[in-house]
Amino acid sequence: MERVAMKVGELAKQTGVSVRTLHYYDQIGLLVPSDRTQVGHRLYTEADIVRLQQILSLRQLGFCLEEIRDCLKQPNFSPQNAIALHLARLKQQIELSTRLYQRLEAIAQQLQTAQHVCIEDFIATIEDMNMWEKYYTSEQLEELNQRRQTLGEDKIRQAQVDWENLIAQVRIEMEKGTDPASSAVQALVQRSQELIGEFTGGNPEIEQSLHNMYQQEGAAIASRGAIDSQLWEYFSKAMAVSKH
Amino acid sequence: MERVAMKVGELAKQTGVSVRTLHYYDQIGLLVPSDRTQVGHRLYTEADIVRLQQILSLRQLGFCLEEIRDCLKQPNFSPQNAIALHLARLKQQIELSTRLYQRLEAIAQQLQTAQHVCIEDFIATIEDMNMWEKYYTSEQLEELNQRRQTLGEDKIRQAQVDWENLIAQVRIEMEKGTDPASSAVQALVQRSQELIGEFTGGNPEIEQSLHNMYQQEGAAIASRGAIDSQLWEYFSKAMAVSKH
DNA sequence: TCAACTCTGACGCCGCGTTACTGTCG
DNA sequence: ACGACAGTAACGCGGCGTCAGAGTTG
Repeated sequence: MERVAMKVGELAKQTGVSVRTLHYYDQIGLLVPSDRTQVGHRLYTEADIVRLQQILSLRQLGFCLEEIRDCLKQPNFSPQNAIALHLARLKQQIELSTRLYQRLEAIAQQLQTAQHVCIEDFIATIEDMNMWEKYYTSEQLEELNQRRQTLGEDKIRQAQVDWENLIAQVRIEMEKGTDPASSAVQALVQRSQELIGEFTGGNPEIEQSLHNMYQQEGAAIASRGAIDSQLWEYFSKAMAVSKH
Repeated sequence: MERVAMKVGELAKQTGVSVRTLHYYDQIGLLVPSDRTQVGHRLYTEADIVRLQQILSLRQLGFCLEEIRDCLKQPNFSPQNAIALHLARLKQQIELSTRLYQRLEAIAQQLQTAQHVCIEDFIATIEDMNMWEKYYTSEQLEELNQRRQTLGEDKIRQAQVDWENLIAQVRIEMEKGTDPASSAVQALVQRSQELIGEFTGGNPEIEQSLHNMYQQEGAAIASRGAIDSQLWEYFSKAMAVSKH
């Protein structure tokens, strides 16, 4: 055990890092071997090995090499600041990734219910979610998701069909030129209120968010093209009468 | 609204991406403008804008540009595989980051209790945790953490002091040449069992893990230098007598 | 002499940011 | 003629992997 120094290859084998990495650490001044042979081969002493272990430990925690170098420069003060900073970054990254994951999961779920999925639908779904996240708080989205799950796929699909039927009927009345205040149209308004109530679950904040979305984005976008501006105008009149 | 095409700057303003990015997307063939002016200025049509929106949507989900290009190449089939793959990667990354976060948090906590923290201590703490994660399952670590929190800082510190005292007393007996089977030493063994029991919380699996750690790593490393091999041998004899 | 090591130097990755210099439009 | 645009070309980042070519060691 009187080995005083070792060359790169041996150190690489013992520690599991690559020779290239050791070269690189030398190059950037992170781990400069204490000695060289006469022809220039790197010789690492025990102290170097210790330092390498320290480097690997810090690297494992996700610090970048520059941070590690700075850490090891101060011999008697551990960088509590660096840790706090790193913690904050990690937290942020985790939150971001988690949100991404949830979104992707939701999208995957949505796409499973559909049969023919072209990219347009796919993108539309994404932009749809973007819009939703703009108007609903994460708690509200969570609540909506909860209700979705408790309701089940069939109910959801049924609700979608109901909506389509309702919109189709309104369109027919509009094209017939029926007065928005007529009892036929008012019945449809009544029906829409029921469907909306089913969606919001009676939560007035969610209803408010839904309202904001339609106001800001316009009905055409918010309804994914199901309601054009003309139809929206007609239906808005009918709703105004209803409120009055 | 008869604008048929726009130049880079305008598109950049409208979509919020940088001109450089648009150049880059052109360069790698991700978004090649449909037209150019006679002098070579890029002209983006409506279709290009749509494609850019799609690109941005997919990018938002964390796909790399090559994946996006592949996605947009298939017009009638959404890459469910890509989503699944991406989900898996994200999940893995989140798990990794979360573990890192927990580790860093624990380290920060440990360092707070100490007053003078040099890098050696810091690194030692890290390698300490590495060792622990090698021998304890995540559930066991969680359990230990739980008990730590319920006990509180003062109790923990008291336990550490107790251990130090105990070890010091054993060392004294060893140096005096006391028989390990003597009642004085046996009393210390008894006391150590109590302290271990306090640590393990009576969980035999945790006790087993602790045992494995001392066996595999050696007492000097497992105890962070508090117990050298000579002392460990002496104390082992005493424990053997006790079991018998 | 031959294989297995060592050295230095350079390019490649990903997604652009950032100059630097030249040309065009109004 | 001037300023705000447009173009291309190039380097830089981080942390190495991966050659290439030349020298050393046993």
